[in-house]
Order: sequence, then C-alpha cells, then structure tokens
Amino acid sequence: MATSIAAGRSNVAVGKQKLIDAALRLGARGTGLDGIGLRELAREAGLNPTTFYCHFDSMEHLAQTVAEAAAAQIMAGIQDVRAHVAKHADVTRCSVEFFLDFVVKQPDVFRVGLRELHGGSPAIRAILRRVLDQIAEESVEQIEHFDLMPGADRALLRQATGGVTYYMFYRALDCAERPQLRAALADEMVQYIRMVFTGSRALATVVSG
Amino acid sequence: MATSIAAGRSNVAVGKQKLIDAALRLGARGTGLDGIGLRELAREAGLNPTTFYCHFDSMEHLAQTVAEAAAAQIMAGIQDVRAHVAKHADVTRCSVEFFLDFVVKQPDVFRVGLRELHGGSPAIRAILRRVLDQIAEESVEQIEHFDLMPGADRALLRQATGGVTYYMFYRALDCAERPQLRAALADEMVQYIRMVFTGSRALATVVSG
DNA sequence: TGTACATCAGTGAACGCGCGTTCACTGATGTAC
DNA sequence: TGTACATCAGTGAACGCGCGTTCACTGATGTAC
Repeated sequence: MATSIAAGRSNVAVGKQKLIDAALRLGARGTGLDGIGLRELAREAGLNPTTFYCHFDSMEHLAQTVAEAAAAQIMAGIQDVRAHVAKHADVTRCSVEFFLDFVVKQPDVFRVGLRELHGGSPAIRAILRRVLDQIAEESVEQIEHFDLMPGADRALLRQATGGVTYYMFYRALDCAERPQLRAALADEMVQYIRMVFTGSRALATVVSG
Repeated sequence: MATSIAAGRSNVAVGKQKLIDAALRLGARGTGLDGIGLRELAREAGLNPTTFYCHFDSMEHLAQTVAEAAAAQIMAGIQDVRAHVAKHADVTRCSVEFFLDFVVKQPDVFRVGLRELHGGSPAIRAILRRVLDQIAEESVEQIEHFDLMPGADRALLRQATGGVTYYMFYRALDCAERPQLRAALADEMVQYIRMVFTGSRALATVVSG
C-alpha cells in the first residue's frame, strides 16, 4: 500500500486527523466523547496508544477539538443549506430538505453534536450551544434579508428561530438513525415550522398592529 | 446512629435504593449513567462493591432501572402540574410555573432524563422517549378535555404539543443549572408556547374553515 | 548535487493502578415447631 | 416462650486484566552548507 509510507514530516497532522475521525466514529457509535478510552481510540485510529500524546495533552483536550470540528462541520453544512435555499420559492420546504440531505450524509457529526450539547463537559456544551444560537440568529437575519416576515417583531422572531432550530436538530436525529422515516419526518418538520412562524406573525400583529 | 443497625432482612431493598440514588447523583454530576464505575457507585452509595451484585446483574441493568425510576418521577411530577393547572385561568402560564417548580426541586432527575434521552443505550433512550411522547399525548387530551382549542385539528395539535414538550424539557434544563434565570426563562417559555398554539389554531382554520 | 544535522510523528516495552468479578463468609431477621 | 433453621443484604480478600502514562527509541522528511 502506498499509504503505508505514511510516516514522517510530510504527514503532519495526518495522525491527529485520524484520532479526531476515530473519536467521531466512536462517539457516534457509543455514548459520547467521554467514555472513549485512549487505547480504544488509538485502536480505532490504527495508531500506537502513545501517539496520542504527540497531538493532545489529555482526553478533555481531544474531546474539545472534536467538538469544535463537529461545530465547524455543522456550521458549514448550514451555510450550504442557506446558499441553496436562496434560489427557491418555498423556503421552508427547501431548508428542511437540504438540511435532511446534510444530516443523512453526516450522521455521525450530528449524533455527536447533539449528544455533547446535553451530555458533555460545560466547555464542550458551550461550543455546541453556540452553534445552535448562531444558526438561530442567522435565520433571523435571513428572514429579514429576504423580507419573508414583513413587519415581524424581532425578539419574537428570534424566539421562533431558536425553538425551530432546536426542533430541527432534535428531529433530524431520528432521520440520521432511521433514514426510511425521512419523507414523513420532512412533512412533519415543514408543518411544525409553518405553525411556529404563523403564530409568530399572528402574535406580532396582536401586539403591534 | 440508629441507622447503623441497617442490615438484615428488615432493610430489604434499602441498599438497592441507595444504589439507584447514588447513580442518579453521579449521572447528574458527570456525563450520564454510562461511565459510572461499579466501585465508584458503591463508594457513593456507601456500600461494599460486591453488594451491587445482590441487586443487579450488570451496569446496564442498573442504568435501565435508574432510567425507569427517573421516567416515573417525571411522569408523577407532570401529573402534579396538571392537577394544579386545572384550577387556574391562565393554563399556559400556570403550567410553565409549576413545571419549573418541579424542575428546580428535582434537577438531578431532569438532567439524567434529558441526557439519557440523547445519549443512553437504545433501550434506555426508548424509556425516556416514551415519557415525552406520553406527556405530549396527554397534553392533547387535556386541551380537548378543557376545550382550550375549539375546532383544532388533532394531528396538528399533537405536533404542537410534541414540539412544545420537547422545548419545555430542553429549556428547563437551563433552569435546573442556573435557577437565577428562571423568571426570564418562564416568560420566554410562555411566549413560545402561545406562539406555537396560535399558529396551530391559525393553520387549522386555513385548512378546515 | 551530496552530506550532516534537526525535527517530529509514530513505536513498543514497561510501570503501577483501579477496575469488574469471584468466592466463602457474617450476622440480623423471619419462620417453624 | 424458647430453640433451631432458612433467608439474604452486606462483607472483605483475592484474581486477572486493561487502562493511562513514561520512557528511550526509530526513521522519514526538511534544511543548511
């Protein structure tokens, strides 16, 4: 194998990436990033256990790096969804479908991300929470930019996107685990999202108009 | 100490309860029920490690028992909330406040419950998922019983209660961890819930009326 | 171009430790006579 | 009421094992001259 020459300086960070990937796989398969053993991780990555110390100080350090990698991948995926959505008429439907495409393609990232959102150490939870907050914030900006909810109250809108963001992630997890549910799930998601934004518009009208 | 006589037959299941309580404490403090060691658990419970085997076959068995206990406590708490709510005019506000009372009083149960909902083994996740499903279902029944949403579409209502239930649990976790946020959180929760049900009513009208 | 040196990802043996699990045992209580 | 026996939660010593971590080492690549 050509890749067996993989040693030495030209492969800077190859081993590090292997460890991160292995942690994502084990974290998605098992119960989260905690509980992964150093030797178990090295085994999964195909490396000597001691190689771990070439790249990380501790398991907590590794977990944080993995959480940041997952956060970055999720943000990138969402940007991708937004880019596609801009061209279509039915923004809700389109967002849901592209979002589910992404989740089905990267189930491990999602599983680990959602798990660490609830179960990780405070530092790691903060990383994932920031992702959801940012997505909710950007959703508000997108809605305002395309003038999808004219005259809507911004605070109310932010609450709606916050609730919807969390809802989408949580429901998407079902899709990552049982892809055959996808069609039904997409319909449900679209309906729920419409419900929330319809309510947001109605309440804003009651309050301000 | 009188309790130091605690040995022998009259104390049936006292040790078992100690182990369950210890697991709840450790699970809430740390990263979930997995990752709790048998000796760590025994230490926390103040028992000899080998006593564990008097009551449980395995850690998985213990975790399942703990999850069921948490599920039962959550269901009982919710029944309590419903009982109080029935007497009040503002159902939403009242539900949220009593729900948060309960969460603040039993933060460990909530923390463990939500963690295992996302992070536990499939069997354990199923136990907690059933709790949320049942709460959402009973919410629909309550709304219908008190005729709070006359003419609402049942499927749409079920989606609304499902989303709201999950939202309440997820937001309540913040409250369990930082009780000083409670007042602001309660307002947000009330507003979001109104938003969802307002939307549900509006959509039902569009479709059927 | 060739040689000597520095760098650094990865190796493999070895360590001490805490783990899960087993076993034979204890001793307080309940039960039968 | 008193005695003998059964039950069973809890004990403590002992086991083998895999863990995290250390250490001196290797060897491919990049760099200086």
